[in-house]
Amino acid sequence: MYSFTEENYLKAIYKLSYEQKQSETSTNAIAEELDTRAASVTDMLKKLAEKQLVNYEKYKGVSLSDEGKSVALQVVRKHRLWEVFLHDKLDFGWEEVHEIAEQLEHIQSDRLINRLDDYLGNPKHDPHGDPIPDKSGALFIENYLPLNKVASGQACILTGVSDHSTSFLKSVEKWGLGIGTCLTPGDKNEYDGTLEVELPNGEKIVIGQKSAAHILVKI
Amino acid sequence: MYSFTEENYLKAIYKLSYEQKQSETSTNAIAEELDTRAASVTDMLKKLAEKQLVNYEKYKGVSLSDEGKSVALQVVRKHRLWEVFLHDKLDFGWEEVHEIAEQLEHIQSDRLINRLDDYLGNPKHDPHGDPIPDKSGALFIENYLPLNKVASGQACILTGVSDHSTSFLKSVEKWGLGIGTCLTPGDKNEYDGTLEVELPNGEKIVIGQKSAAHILVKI
DNA sequence: AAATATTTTTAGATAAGTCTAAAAATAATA
DNA sequence: TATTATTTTTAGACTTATCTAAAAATATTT
Repeated sequence: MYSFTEENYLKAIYKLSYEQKQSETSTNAIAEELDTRAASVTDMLKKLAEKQLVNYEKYKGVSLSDEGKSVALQVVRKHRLWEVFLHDKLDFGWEEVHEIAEQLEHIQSDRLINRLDDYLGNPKHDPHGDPIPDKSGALFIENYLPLNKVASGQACILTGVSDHSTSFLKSVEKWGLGIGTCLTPGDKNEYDGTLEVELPNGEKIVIGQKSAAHILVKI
Repeated sequence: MYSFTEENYLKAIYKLSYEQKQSETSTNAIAEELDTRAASVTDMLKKLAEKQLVNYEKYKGVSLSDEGKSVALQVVRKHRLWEVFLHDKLDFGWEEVHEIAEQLEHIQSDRLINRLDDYLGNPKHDPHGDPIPDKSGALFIENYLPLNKVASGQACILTGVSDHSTSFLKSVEKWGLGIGTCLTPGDKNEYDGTLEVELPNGEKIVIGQKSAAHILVKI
């Protein structure tokens, strides 16, 4: 149906407009996200606009059309379901699944992805805690809080991370944290921004401001 | 490492030289196998020769180099392991698995395929009975007999099929046959070539010459 | 508002893979 | 062996996706 490249562009636009909480996205942002040049992005945006997958006006930024958004959500669905497969069934760590899922997300077969969904028990979240769109592309977005916004002493549950980089995920793992871990933030060092966090076993760890901002929790 | 297209060419050359039991393969045969034009094949053969993946001399046919054969066998390994996954875990019929595996076979990750292999219990054959190369590309080739060569009254076990077309596989299924079914060929109609076959439950079915030639058995 | 900086787009080139039509080589037949 | 038929290769064009360098538009500063 659509090429790998087209799918990657649509996914990137979806991701950026979601992160920036605005539908319009810039050429440069897409180029950076896809590790390519702005000129290449302009070329592709013209093609996507031709196919009515995006709303694009020269120099004015770009946004997904309904069809484009639907395609992007299907790719996200496939990506996250494959991540669950890799993590739950093949025992890959959460820092390893992303890269392989980048390839698997482009496999074309509705029957395959729906059976995989059932086989995995219709999971609602991927190994990083991100929600998985259903067959129709519907996405249930929960409003998680970054740990650095939680009041001291307020116990909460780790529900996800907003940075999927290997280095960050590895350090989260080293601290013994994972989805579902109960956390209680304690003292915050106003000078260097570090935060003390108490774990269920009573152990106390110290994490930096940047990490605290990328650990998502619910109360 | 290698592109989808390169992998498909190498796999096609491997398949043809295996089927024809000779290492040299013709341009036209490859074109037909890949549903493309002879001119395109010539172009690609030059590139593959450049990369030392094939031994190619103008007008003289082509054969795989050691490296080319190794790549082809890894693709075959991936294809067949994914077929087992689709069949055993996701419950796809044996006539459905080939098409999806054609896509999955190009996913690049040694770690993935080796874990998948373990997860599936290191199967020795795919759902059609074809042998699966091991990590190192070694293939244990059993010498199966087509059913039409088996003597009347000689009981045997269905071990594979040498045609993977949907129409053939569907009719095999309709007869109630599958890998492991015990078959006893009976009378052969010399006029129209049909063969009577007795099943374990005593039922007798009649199959055509062409089908009998594509059902592989061991005694 | 004018000058400068940044972002975005155009123009033209490149690489991978494919195609058609025609030429060259090989194989088959009279 | 000469002629015909088939197979294979070349030549040149097309598509998709990319790039660099330069031009145009928009934003930011002074």
